[in-house]
Amino acid sequence: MKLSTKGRYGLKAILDLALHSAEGQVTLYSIAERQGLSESYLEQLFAALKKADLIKSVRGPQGGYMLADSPENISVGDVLRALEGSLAPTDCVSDDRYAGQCGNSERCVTRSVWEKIRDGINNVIDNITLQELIDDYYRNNNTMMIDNT
Amino acid sequence: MKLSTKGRYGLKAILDLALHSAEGQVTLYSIAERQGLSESYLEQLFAALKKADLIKSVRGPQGGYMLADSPENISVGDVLRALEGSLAPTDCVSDDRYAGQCGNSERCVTRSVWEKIRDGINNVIDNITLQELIDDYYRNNNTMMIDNT
DNA sequence: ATAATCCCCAGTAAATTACTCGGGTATTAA
DNA sequence: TTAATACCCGAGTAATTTACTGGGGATTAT
Repeated sequence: MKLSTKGRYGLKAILDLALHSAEGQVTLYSIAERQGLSESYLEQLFAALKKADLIKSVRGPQGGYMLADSPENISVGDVLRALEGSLAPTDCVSDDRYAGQCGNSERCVTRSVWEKIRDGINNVIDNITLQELIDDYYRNNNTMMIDNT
Repeated sequence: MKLSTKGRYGLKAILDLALHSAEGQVTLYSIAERQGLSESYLEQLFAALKKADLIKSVRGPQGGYMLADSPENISVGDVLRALEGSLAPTDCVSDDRYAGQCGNSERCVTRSVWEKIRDGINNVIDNITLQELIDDYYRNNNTMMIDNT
């Protein structure tokens, strides 16, 4: 039940993007440098974020990435789901396409447990916006994670 | 962010145990048969449940397992943590010993996100008891999962 | 034209998962 | 006393997933 590096690095990276997007596009290279992440791995993550319409990109020199919407309209849930797929504890309560559904759909006792866990997680992550993380960052003079454990 | 088969099979199995423990011990063999699980794999799961003092065992013929306490005193959280370890989304907010702590302990922006997810999950699973699952089972004429997807 | 930048796909080493297997040891019915 | 039943325990392993790396191509400012 752990998030993968996709979710962890990806949230760090999009927050870094948000923090540096005041003056135009931000390059992957600069995000990778600041956050200590591999640029080529970030490419994969940003491809997923772009596919989910959370970021936009400009190609060519002076190009880079920017948020597709204002930070208060992007939730942590949007980001994590784009990177990790459905944050359900089992496939049988996942809303992903192609996730396995068990033959027992409606009358399974443990299924209701998994549904409650799923809803608990989504309730948390859908109610935190990037703007709130930005505010936290400035308010508490916070940093982001130093190491990538 | 998926539960492993340990958590999924284990919760099924201990619920089966609870449902059949009216008249004394329940053998692993019978649980494995009813739930379509491997007996030797179940041995591993029950070793973990026993180590966490959730079940007791009696050896020899007519032996088997029983709950260590009444079902209303055993939560889904107890079971899942015994089998999966801490249900935290990252090691940095896990309460497991030996889980990696990031150098940045207090001032990390994303860490607060992981803490909220962790607390959301635990709040759900600590407030569902085995007794409630037993009640669900009888009230709705429920079954357990047929297949083990 | 050149170089900076995003884009895309394929491959792969490491880690984790999901088991199986083979031998124990305790208990008890006969 | 013996044999059957069941829990106990640790090692091994195939399959899957994760966490990347690398190579080449498209786009565009200068």
